Amino acid sequence: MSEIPKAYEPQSVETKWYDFWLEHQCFTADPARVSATRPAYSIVIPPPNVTGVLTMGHVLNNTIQDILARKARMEGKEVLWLPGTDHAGIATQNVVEKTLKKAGEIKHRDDLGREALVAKIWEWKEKYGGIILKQLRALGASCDWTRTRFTMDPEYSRCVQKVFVDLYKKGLIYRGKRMVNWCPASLTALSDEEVVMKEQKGFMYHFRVEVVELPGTFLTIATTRPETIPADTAVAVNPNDPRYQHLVGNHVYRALPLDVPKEQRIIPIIADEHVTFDFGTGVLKVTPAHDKADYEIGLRHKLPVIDILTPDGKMTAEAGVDLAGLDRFVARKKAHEILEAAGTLEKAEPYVNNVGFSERADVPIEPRLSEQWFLKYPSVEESKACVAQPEERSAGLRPGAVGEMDDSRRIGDRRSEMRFYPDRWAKVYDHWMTGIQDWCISRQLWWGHRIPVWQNSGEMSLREVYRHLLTAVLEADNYGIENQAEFSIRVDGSLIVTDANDFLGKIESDDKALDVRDFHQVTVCTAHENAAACLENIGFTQDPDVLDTWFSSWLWPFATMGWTDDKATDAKNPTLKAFYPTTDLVTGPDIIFFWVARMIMAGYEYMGDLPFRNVYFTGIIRDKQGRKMSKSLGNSPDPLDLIAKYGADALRFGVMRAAPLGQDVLFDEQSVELGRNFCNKLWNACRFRQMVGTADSVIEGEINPALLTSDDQWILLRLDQAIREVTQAFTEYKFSDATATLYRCFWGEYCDWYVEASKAAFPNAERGTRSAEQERLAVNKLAVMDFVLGNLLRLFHPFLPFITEELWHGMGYAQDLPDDRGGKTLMFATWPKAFSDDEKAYFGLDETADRVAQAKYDLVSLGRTLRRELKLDPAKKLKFILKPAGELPPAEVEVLKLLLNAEAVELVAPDWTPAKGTPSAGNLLGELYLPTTGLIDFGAERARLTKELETIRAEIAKVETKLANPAFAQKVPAKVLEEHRQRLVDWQAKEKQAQTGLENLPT
RNA sequence: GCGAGAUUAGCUCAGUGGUAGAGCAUUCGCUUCACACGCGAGGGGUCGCAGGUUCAAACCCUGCAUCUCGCACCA
Repeated sequence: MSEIPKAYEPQSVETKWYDFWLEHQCFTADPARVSATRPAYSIVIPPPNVTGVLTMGHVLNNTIQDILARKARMEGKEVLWLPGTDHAGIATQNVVEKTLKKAGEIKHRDDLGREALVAKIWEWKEKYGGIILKQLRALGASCDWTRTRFTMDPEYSRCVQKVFVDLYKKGLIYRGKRMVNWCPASLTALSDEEVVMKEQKGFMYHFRVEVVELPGTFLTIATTRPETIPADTAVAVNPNDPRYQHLVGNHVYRALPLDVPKEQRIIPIIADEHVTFDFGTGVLKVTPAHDKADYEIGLRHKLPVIDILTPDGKMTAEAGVDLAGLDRFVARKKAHEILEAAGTLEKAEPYVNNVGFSERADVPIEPRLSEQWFLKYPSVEESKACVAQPEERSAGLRPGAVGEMDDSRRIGDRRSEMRFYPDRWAKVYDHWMTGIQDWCISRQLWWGHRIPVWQNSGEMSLREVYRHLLTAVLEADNYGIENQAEFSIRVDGSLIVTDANDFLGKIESDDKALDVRDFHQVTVCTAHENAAACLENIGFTQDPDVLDTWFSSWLWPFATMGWTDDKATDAKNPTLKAFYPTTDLVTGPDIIFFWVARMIMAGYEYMGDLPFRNVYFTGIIRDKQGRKMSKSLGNSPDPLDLIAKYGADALRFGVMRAAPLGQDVLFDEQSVELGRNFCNKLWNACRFRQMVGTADSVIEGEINPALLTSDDQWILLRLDQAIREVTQAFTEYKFSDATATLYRCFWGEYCDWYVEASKAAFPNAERGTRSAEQERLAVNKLAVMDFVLGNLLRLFHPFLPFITEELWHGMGYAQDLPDDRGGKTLMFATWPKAFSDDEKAYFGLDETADRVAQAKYDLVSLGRTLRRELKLDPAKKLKFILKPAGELPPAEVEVLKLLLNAEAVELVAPDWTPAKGTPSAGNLLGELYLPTTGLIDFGAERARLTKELETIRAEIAKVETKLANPAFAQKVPAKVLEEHRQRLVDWQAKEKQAQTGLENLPT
């Protein structure tokens, strides 16, 4: 730090050190370095959407991960922070399709066709897909970029296929015609988790239908969706409803469509428990094709299903001429008009109900009957049991700290091994796992992992299919026939072949069943490349659907580490061996079901072990009014702008300070400004150290305990306390607590008191030269400063990686350290340790030292207040008189003088009494007087002291009342009783001080 | 409807039985030789409401109110 700018300038420093770290491969994890003395620490990044750009949410999430990773490195762990992106099926395909449409290249994706569109998306991905990962570097993220993964990498895709085939073989994946959530905008099915309920204002329409068997008798039906009337196939009432019981078994004329003759619109009145008496009219129209509950009713009563909606949400011809071709919402209005015109509408009253929306496309979903692939979740029991519930934790049943390994861990062991922070999310997780529903995993998209299932239509016998496949597989040199997960074959849905061995056996046994053909549909599920090609050649067709993106992300913790599902290979995989299970996962609670829960299940199913030990759930970043950040509100600042303006460290520190565990973060640019100010303060504190360092003073000299002043002892104790607090905060993932401690220790203690007090020990123009003794004290003080600053820089490093690295080198602290212990980079310097008892004894650090310094600073504050209240000229150096309560070394008096900005502090004997009217203040260190001359305004000081006296007396009264209570003295623990007595004494002393001070004021 | 969380200074939050705290904001003063991205001194709180337990409650218990978030959902 030869040229030291007055203010810290982050820009050049940040790029310099990031490049340095990359160049020296500081982020690269090497499993070979893992040992008993160098444990592994790993995090996998929640893969951001490949179309994404950095948001404040990413800043929060990734800063936390970086802090954890950097802290772990300083603790001597081998750290893997594994980055990557996911392919985000719907989002990415949408982005590219839109771009192409905008450019006029296509009107519809069919114009390009599947292969060409997918090629375009890949092109787009190569060009823009890495943006967010680049942006993370600006933030300082210490990811191992050499291991960057993408969910559609070839190796990763293989993992997805293998898992699919395995689950298919196990019968957990099945295809079925079900009611699914259909997104009419994206034209695909969605899982339940991708549907959010939103309150919608609409109408409740009451309309009449006539009972066929009893002309003139009408039923009134209430519905919010009159446009679906043409799809009604029954009218249902509760079997116990006395109003309608007698009508069950009769029929009604369906109200729509009107262009169909009445006789063709007859539907039955059925009785079903699902119908509630008191909702609506107690009569329910049953639309099996367009409502989940109605579909169930339809199944129970074997009702026909009439589908009147196209995939994109338009009415079909079956809805009648009036509605056909209309959008579903237009059709609703139209249906209303038709009913009204026909005179069958009784009323339409405003009504608010909850409607399912596609989370991504933000349009109402349609329940739709379609063929989809479903997964019955594996390893549910273990997954449910492994997460510690809050009550277990408070009962002390859980093992301890972060990342702590427990060798007794066993699969199926009922002891929970994973902890959520905050733990209340464990309840949410448990609840979801309890009522878990099968997962709809197919998506009608082109971008993604295509479902590895092929079908024929029966032109070929099973035996022929076998022969072709066998040849294809034997030709493959890379995958042997013994690889059991490669095949699963079903005929008309029944599992015929479970794996390749089975397949061989069947062929050899000359099974007659193998010659079936014609109407038999052969379904082959395989992850084998050659087999896939072979199937294409012999006329099989691959399922057109792709898999839900989460079906690939749920494998993230091990698929990114080179997992193959070949037990022998995986057992030899050094990365998996060293880094799986990962230590921490940092993510948002909004994807607890989408991702976290599913990763846990995949972890147990495929690794036989949980995927991570601790899950930290961040809050949501909001603006300062508490609104979610959104593009449309324009309240979402660009993190890169903030970094350019304030520096990455400032952004990190500001965000971490504002982000308490488990709470949403109300973000305000002011907090980044505060971060910048903090960095600047740190910068200047180090500058000060450099400026007071004399030519002959060494950097980081030995501290001589004999030369420590009370200030030195005090700051060493404060540092010790800070180290304890920060370290503790880490074990609880309380990062905002850690920043608060660091803020207090560095700014409030080191800068405000220690540095200021130290100025008494260093020369300046006015004070002239020092004695040899003073010189020794000053040099020792430099050593203390270096010790404190060196420790603080290390404590700060996970939060402020750039500025601390710059100062670490600039101050020369890296000089004498071994390369792997901070010599090359602060990243690998050791994490500060609190003093042991021996060290405390060696430095003479005890409560007395602490109290003396503290009392000294208190007295300074009292003196400053006195001066201020008397409205004395702030520029004028005043003379103070001090009557010490005990021994007070000259060095201490020098400090008092400096901190009081006094011309002199004159010591007087215990029997000295001030002149009448001398303002005073005091504490256990002694009595401070401020002899005044000239015209002084004592009014303010009198008012202040009077008020203070009142407060003091109120406190005394409180304590006295307590102590006077016989029950108190009897029941209270001795320690508390003693505390109260001491408190009374303290308050009484203060009372006396204030009283004297008041009396001393001239009248 | 079920469940969870929140409610403490103007704002954002610490504080799980024993003297109500921090940062920011605010007021006032200061070109004090590291830093005005700074320094110093202040003001500001019946701890959401009502009961209860206790010698003692912001903290434990009960009820209520308001807000937020999950889950479920009746047309």
